[in-house]
Amino acid sequence: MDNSETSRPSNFIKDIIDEDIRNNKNNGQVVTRFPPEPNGYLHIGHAKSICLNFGLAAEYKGRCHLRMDDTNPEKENVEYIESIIRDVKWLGFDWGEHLYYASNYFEQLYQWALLLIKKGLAYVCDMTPEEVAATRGTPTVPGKESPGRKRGVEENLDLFGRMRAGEFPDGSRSLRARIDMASPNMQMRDPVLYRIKRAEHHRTGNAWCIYPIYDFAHGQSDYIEGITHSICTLEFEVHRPLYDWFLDQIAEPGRVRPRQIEFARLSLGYTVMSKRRLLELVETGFVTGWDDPRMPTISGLRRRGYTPESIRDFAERIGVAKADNIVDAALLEHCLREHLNRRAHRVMAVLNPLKVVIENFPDGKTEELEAVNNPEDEAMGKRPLPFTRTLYIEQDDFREDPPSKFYRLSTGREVRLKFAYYIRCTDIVKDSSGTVIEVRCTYDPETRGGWSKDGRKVKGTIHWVSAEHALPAEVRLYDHLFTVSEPESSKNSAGYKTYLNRDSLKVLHGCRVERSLAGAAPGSRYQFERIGYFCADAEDSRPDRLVFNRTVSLKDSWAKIEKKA
RNA sequence: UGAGGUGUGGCCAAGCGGUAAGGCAACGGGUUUUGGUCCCGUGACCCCAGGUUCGAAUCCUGGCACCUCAGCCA
Repeated sequence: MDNSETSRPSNFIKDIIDEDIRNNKNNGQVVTRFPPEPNGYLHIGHAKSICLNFGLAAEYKGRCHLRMDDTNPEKENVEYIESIIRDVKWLGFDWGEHLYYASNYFEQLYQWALLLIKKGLAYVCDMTPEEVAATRGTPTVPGKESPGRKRGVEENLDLFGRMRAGEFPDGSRSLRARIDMASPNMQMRDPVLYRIKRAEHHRTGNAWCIYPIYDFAHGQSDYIEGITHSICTLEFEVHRPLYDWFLDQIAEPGRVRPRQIEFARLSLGYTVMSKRRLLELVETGFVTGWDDPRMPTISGLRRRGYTPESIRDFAERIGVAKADNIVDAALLEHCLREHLNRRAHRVMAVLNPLKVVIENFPDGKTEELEAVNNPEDEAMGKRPLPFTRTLYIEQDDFREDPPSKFYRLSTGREVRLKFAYYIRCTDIVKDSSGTVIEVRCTYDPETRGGWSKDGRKVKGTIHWVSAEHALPAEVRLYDHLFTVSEPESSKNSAGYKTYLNRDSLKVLHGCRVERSLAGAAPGSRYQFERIGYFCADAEDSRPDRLVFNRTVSLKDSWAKIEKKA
């Protein structure tokens, strides 16, 4: 049984829900929702919210809706809707029949607007957006009342009807709530409910030229759907009094009344998380698209090779609280390594090949050896591995002048070729510039499989491929998008773009991978022994033209030792 | 000088008056045909100052710091 996903830690939201259940509020039901605006692709921050909302619903045997918060047609489109649906599904969540759109509620919202007008709680304002802003006041200075505030019900009804009918130009009027222009909470200073906007909506087409604002749509949508716990991020905390104010006007006794609960959004080190900034990276071409493997988007992580399980585990481990936070990117990487360690097929790949000739191995001979597919799981079996006179090893695994503690190959030294033989370096060949281009070795036939009968030990074990059998491959190495952990921090006053990591992508062309990778399916994941976890790129890899993405490297304690020295 | 929030080890985060969980990172050590995995070990008096109490990270008072709000975005 996978314990990591069944025993979840507690958090303040669960405390609230537990309390509600104790009080039999909403008959003990729990209904949540994930309400993205389809104006961009989902990112790891959304994943936190998705896991939270769907997770709570599952845990409390309730349900979770997927709702497109599509009240602003200018910024939204179907491409985004489709990507959201794909990403939430990929993460492993199921909303059943409960896919909704705020735009489905436009008529109901309009009726509620009429209700507010009739109650004298909403009015048509004739000011432009600029005028509204200019009269809103400041946190310490009360705003000025709009002239429209004094209008009678009949006139407001007439004007609002004509707004809907398209009699007024965009931005010339708005419907506003009549609350309190002197409220210390800026959100309560007669907030706009409807704006005139002649934009074709991706679902309602041209049926409307007025669209409700977030505050007038969200809580009501929750109410319509019977949401019990409406979970959102901290910046909406100051909107809660308004959320409740609208419900006060429309809620009927006996019906589920949603409660808004706010938690701290996720920030991750060495990246940015706002859709605006991610969009900017896409549009300026710094990345190849929303699914660029360097992006913190769900689609980017997927293409990079992340698994849904590892992302869910991550969401679990970071917890849910109200304190602002920036999570260490190493935690995400840890979750991925932990998941893949147990299930990734091991394979040998040489990223930077160095030719090795085994002088005492017959030319033209091929010997089939046996390799373990995953030492963590015997059931994954073994595979044959061809061994020949000419091999490739990693350039990093040979040093002409080995530093102390370096126990890989060097002149006169012996190492083990994983699953093959002990080899000893006898000589090296250099080119005119003095670079080592070939290593001459002898092998010990008595060490077949990598064991020595005489009990002799070797310090190092390195990976290799047979030159004759290896397949060429392109390998893409990714690094953080930014050079600093907090590109948006006020301390980094130069602006986040200054910290873009120009070396976040490094493409290697002459890589050599073992024969068994022939025909690797796009998207398939492997561990390249001693290097890291890789996946065949879902877009660019072909069975006969392999392209691999490095998802995450293995931990490398040698690199640490070397760095210290 | 308004309102709403938040402050527990490098990063997250439990704790809900009884004497500081856990994870990641870091650093030691052991095992190892991946310098991987795995195993063992190492760190906090809880923003500050008072107060209540036999006893406070948890309660009270007063400070300080940081975040959010002045879109007809969400």
